[in-house]
Amino acid sequence: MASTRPASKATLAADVWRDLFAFFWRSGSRNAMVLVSQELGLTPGHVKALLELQPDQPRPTGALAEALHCDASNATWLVDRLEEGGLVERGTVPTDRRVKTVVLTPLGAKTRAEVIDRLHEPPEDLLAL
Amino acid sequence: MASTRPASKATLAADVWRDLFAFFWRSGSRNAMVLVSQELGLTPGHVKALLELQPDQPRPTGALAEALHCDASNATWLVDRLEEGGLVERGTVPTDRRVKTVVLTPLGAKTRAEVIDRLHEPPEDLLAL
DNA sequence: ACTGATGCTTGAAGAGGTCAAGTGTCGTGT
DNA sequence: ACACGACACTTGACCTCTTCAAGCATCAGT
Repeated sequence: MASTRPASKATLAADVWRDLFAFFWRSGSRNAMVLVSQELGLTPGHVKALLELQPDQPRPTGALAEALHCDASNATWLVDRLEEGGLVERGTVPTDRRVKTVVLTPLGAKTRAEVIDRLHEPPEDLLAL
Repeated sequence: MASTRPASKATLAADVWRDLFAFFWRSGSRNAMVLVSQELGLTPGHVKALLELQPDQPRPTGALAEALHCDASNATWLVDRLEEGGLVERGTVPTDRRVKTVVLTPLGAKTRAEVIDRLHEPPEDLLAL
């Protein structure tokens, strides 16, 4: 395990990263998102969207799309379904009536907190250290 | 950051995990897989499949499906497309002619190595330590 | 050899995501 | 003030990925 003396700072960082990444991969965390989504009856896309929103902090749809690295229309669709579920609400910003903002409802904030709890929950192998 | 004295081993592990997870999340590694996939003209599913295969080590389709937490038919489809691209080849195991094995071709092994390189590549903020 | 179970494949259907066009609003130059 | 292009979001058609249900070939037990 990375017992070779690193030639430089960069290679050290690379080594650390590689080990860290391998641990993440093997620990099953790669699809933790998918599992959590299924448990809560959401899709991975919705969960990612929830995580991008912070309570009491409205955000334009476009910013959401950019953060999610997806199309603006997809962001619209995601927000539609989240709104149907009562997790978010749309709003407008007075300075520019083109933009529609998205903000978490109390239920949305609760759900988001639950998602975060579940993602942080299982260290599994980490307990064995 | 986690300056509180942990009450137990479990809470320590939870703290470490939470910080680690937050770092992963903020570092942009959450969608590294998607980006790498796009760069190589593959889908995330195909990349995951490649990573589950080890060079010169044939693996039954079913085992692949289980590792990927997906349907067997989906595994078949993934292997079909990988085979079209010349990244894998199908084979049979003499002891049981029902199972079809999947093994990396030289090109597949090369592509897999490239994927791993790119995934391990960007520590970004890690260099700042 | 017959029967049930297993492993993979095929086809139809569903969900998630992108692309192109449409609507309403803003900023700017005239 | 008004017309023009640019911008933000929405809508609809379309495509890919994934799953579900059924089918075929093979194996193991009786």
